Amino acid sequence: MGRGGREKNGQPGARALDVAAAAGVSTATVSRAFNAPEKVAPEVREKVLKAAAELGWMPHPAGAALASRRTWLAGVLIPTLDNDVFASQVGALQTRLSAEGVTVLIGCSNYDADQAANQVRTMLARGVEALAVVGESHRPGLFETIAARGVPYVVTYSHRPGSSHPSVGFDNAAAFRRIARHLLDLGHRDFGLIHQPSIDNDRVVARIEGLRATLAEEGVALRPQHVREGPASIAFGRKSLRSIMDAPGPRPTAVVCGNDALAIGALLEARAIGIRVPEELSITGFDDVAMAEQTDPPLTTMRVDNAEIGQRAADYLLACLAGRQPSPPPPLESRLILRASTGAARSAA
Amino acid sequence: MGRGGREKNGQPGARALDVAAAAGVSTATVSRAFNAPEKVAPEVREKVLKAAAELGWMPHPAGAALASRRTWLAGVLIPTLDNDVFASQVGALQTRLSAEGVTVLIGCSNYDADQAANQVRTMLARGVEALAVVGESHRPGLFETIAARGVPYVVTYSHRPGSSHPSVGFDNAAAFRRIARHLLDLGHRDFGLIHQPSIDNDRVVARIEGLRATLAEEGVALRPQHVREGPASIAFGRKSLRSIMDAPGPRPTAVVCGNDALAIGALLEARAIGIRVPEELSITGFDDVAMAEQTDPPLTTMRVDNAEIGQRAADYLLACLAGRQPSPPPPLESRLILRASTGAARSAA
DNA sequence: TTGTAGGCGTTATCAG
DNA sequence: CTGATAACGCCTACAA
Repeated sequence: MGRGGREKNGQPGARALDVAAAAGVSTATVSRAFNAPEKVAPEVREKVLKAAAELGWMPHPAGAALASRRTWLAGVLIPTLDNDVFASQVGALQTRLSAEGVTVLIGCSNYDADQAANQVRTMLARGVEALAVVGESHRPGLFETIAARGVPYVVTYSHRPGSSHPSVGFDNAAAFRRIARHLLDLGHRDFGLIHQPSIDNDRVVARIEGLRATLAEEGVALRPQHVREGPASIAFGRKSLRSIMDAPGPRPTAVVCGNDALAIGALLEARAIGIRVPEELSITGFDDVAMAEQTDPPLTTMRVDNAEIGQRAADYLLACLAGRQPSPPPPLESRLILRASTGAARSAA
Repeated sequence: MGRGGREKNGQPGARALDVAAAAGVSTATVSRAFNAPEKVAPEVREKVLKAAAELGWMPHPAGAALASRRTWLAGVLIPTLDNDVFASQVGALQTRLSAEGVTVLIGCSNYDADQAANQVRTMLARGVEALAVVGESHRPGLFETIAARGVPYVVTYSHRPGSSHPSVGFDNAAAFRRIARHLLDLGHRDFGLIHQPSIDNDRVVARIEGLRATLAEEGVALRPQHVREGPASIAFGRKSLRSIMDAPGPRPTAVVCGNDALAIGALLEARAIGIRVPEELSITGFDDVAMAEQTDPPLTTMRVDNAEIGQRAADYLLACLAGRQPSPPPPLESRLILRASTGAARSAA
């Protein structure tokens, strides 16, 4: 309510028919002037455009969608906007898609699988013609529902070798194997781990597995008392580091963190309780946020080009929409950014 | 292309008519079962819902929009998603609106007035029924265009007393007057200022004016050599602090920053070049990001409840959509968060 | 409470 | 290159 149709001074109620009348042509020509300019004589097009401008007319998307069976809508499902990682991805995706006339619907799951399913349902109901979804651990049937509608989709952020879904992202397990290898090479044998909630989060699960697997290759295992799972915040990083260092038994010489916020918290707490980094303790993060190179010592972390992910996802979906059957792009590389928060393990213990 | 209509195994092509047939009712009843359940006998509704589920049918939004003249679409225009401040606002707005069945279109201007105008045009063309716009310094005619379409709107984030637009936000000038007063009370008389680009950004302009005005009340002015304008990054904060302290003439004893990133950069640089905070130099930020209480010393800054802004904006727009003529909500308060990065000015110089 | 019928604004087809 | 006309899928008076 509150709006209405062709009321008021007349402006917002113009239809193609009105423009056609004003320009002295048919509605078909009006439509062509906007959607297939090359099929209309230049001077006629001019007239139509002028008439449309004067009447303030633009094609009504509902009418257009109905007749053309195209909505020019795409959707992207992310865990949350409150995170640079996803914000960058969405930004790049949106930029690319809107350049092609596709409007992007953004849905946030708040890291909840049910909300994710609902968001996808809503977007489908809205008529999205393509979908980008972060991660692949979703309610069973989610991807089937999407595919059943004939909507092309792509999984973003993570790229699991062997996954049956087209994906644009990096191998989370490999990224953490890389971190583990780095620390093992420095001589570390006692590890701690502080990570974000792993439920419904395949990225986190993959990372942990990558870490464990690589440590196992050297006969090293994570002691349960050195593992903490909780909110991806600086505060939780602090709290966790303290409790890990207070745990009975030998202290870890390296603590791996699920992201930079946790690592920054750990770094701050280490300083606060007088543990020297990296001499006594190595700490690693993930994401390479702006703050990571400003900490003292600067943080060793992994960098992922999130804008690139968004861009490639958009390109892939655009290709699908164009009727091509693009081969899913290869995984991106995550890069280990070596800084001063990691160093050789203290010899012996 | 790539989709098509009622092809395939039949699923995605179901229409209201098919559901009606399957349920043994008319399309009118199918429509009512979805949009006005109370007007349909419970058992009939059941039948319809079951038939719809079996056919995988949902009302096609284009058809619905066309017939009902309602799109259930709202838009929000923000400078960028790469910023917690706006991400929080949008998140809250979206949560609130989608609870009422309204889908939110998000447009980013990238701090560019032309892009902003384009985004608004696009959203209007898409049929948004309400609009939230960050800030009020936009291309002339932008708000008129919106109003001419009969679309209710609200300006968010900033609330300028005397503005002709309904707005949900806080008084940016007042917020910086508060900061200025705080520092003046501590005895400071020599100020520096590091701020983000002010072009097309009324929030920043208002803050600077608030600062200047309050300083002027005490006969204090900002020296040009102590003012820096540039990207809102930690790096620019560092660079700026150094060059301000290197400038000829008396050094400022307090540096006001346009946001926390700049302030954190300034803090880090001060430490790096051996200037003690707050003994020799006071530094203030804006936003109260998570990192602000973790710096050494913790940062004095201003806090704004961005989620609250998003929520109130949504409520206001919802009220407009419901046909009520809500009075624009009162401004929110920004809160000075006193921490250890500000202290008494060194006596004398 | 339910069915009938007309129209929402545009695009696509097919002549001309 | 342009015009007439039939969809597109749904909602909503209005009538029953």
